[in-house]
Amino acid sequence: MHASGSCDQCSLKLLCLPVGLPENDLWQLDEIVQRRRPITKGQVLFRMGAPFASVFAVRTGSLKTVLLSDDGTEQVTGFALAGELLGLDAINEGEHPVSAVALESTSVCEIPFDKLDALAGQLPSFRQHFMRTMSREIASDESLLALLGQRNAEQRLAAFLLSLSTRFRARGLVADRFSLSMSRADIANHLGLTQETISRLFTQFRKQGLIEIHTRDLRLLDMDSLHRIAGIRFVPLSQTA
Amino acid sequence: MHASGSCDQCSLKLLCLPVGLPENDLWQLDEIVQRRRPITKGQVLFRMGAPFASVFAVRTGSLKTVLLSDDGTEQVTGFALAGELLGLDAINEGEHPVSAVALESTSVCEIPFDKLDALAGQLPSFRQHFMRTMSREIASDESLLALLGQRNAEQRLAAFLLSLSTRFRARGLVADRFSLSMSRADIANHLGLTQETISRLFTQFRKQGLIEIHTRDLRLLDMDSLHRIAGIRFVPLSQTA
DNA sequence: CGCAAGTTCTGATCTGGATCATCCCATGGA
DNA sequence: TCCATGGGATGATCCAGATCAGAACTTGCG
Repeated sequence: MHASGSCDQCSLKLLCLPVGLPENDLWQLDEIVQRRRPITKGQVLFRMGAPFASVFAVRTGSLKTVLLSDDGTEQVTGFALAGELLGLDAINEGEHPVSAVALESTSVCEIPFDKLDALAGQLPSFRQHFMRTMSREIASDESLLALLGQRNAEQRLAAFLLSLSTRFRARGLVADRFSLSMSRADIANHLGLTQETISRLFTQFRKQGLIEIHTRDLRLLDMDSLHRIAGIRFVPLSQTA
Repeated sequence: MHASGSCDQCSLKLLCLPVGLPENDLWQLDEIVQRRRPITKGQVLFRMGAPFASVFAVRTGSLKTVLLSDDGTEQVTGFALAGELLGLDAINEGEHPVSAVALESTSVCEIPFDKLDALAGQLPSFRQHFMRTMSREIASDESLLALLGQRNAEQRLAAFLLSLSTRFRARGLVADRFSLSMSRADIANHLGLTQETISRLFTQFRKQGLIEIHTRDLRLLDMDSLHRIAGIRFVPLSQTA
């Protein structure tokens, strides 16, 4: 417990669960948060079907969440960046409906759900923040649904890149230059496309002068055009109201 | 207020918010629920962008939720049947990210969110039920994402029909015979297809002896085959753990 | 009842992105 | 340093479902 750092010292306290807490109640969250040793690329944080007991907050690194169907097809339902919560979809059934896989070296905080719930009972502002977080996840999924239901490949990728950009900015990082921790195949799967299509689109965007990309190092050169292509505002998961 | 019936008498109390409450606390929910006069087909319960103040529970009838993008394209993000909640996606932003439109004559209960939150503070079982409801919504959206991302037209429609079937059964109705309150266009949009494709698939399913359909009166004749076609278990929104 | 407007069905054609097939490149381990 | 391996790029072809165009129902209203 408290292996490294406290919520109070955490650089993510303005994005993560501490947002819901007044400064002088923060210790109560710290009390129940368990810091885990980092997991490496490809390792599974929790597996689909595993019993649910805790939600996780990403401290550093990133993960993908993957839903595996009966017939073996996979859907990457999302990517989790630092400050984001994982496992909110498991509260109802009591088991995880998706697996979470690290995309790079990643460390997480574990928050036992029964403790979290108890805290939600005591502290209205924490409860409200947690509900807002769940609500944001629903709204974000709806927006992704619209992306998959109505947009072509070009629009989907543009929207995805802009969404990542916004999420990085919310983390205090530059919005126009970042590294993709996920493969082309992961992006493709997430957007309901194939890796070939993603590859071709990156090439196309590069030729159009919209981006610069070397393997996974990405630079957005013309965000206005990307916005115009995307057509819709792809509400990013991490956007704070 | 209490214009008609109370939660205690409501036939949906085993599906809806009362699930979270012990019998002797039910009056507290009743106290805050407002029953509204019915709205007719095509009327809007709340409009995208409108300020959020209440969640709604469907008492009778059904609605679709529609996300309208900047460029005018629409995505039907879901359908709400009796006993289901609407507006959970609006808690975070404080305004509705989708519009809710009645598909037939529909009546709803309105639950002011501040009162709901206060009740969640007082009554752990209610709070937990509400969180499970939000969690189910997230898991259900993820499952729909997998449907749009990985499945062909035939599989999507089969999964959709089975999902409706399961939801009707949960309401104590027969699972193999029901009426579609939404148009072919609504179904198509929801599944990321066109109405022509839906129409053709209904014809195909009929010829294959899987269904019987007269306009909107549907009968599922071979649910096993439909399941085989769907390939995945399309977790229905209303499935109670 | 009878007409108009909306909804559903069906056919013909087209096309965006999947699929299949290589090839190339970056990375890391022996 | 070299090779092995997984990721990424690119070309050729194909096809599921979109689009376009009407015809046939169904519904509701004057």
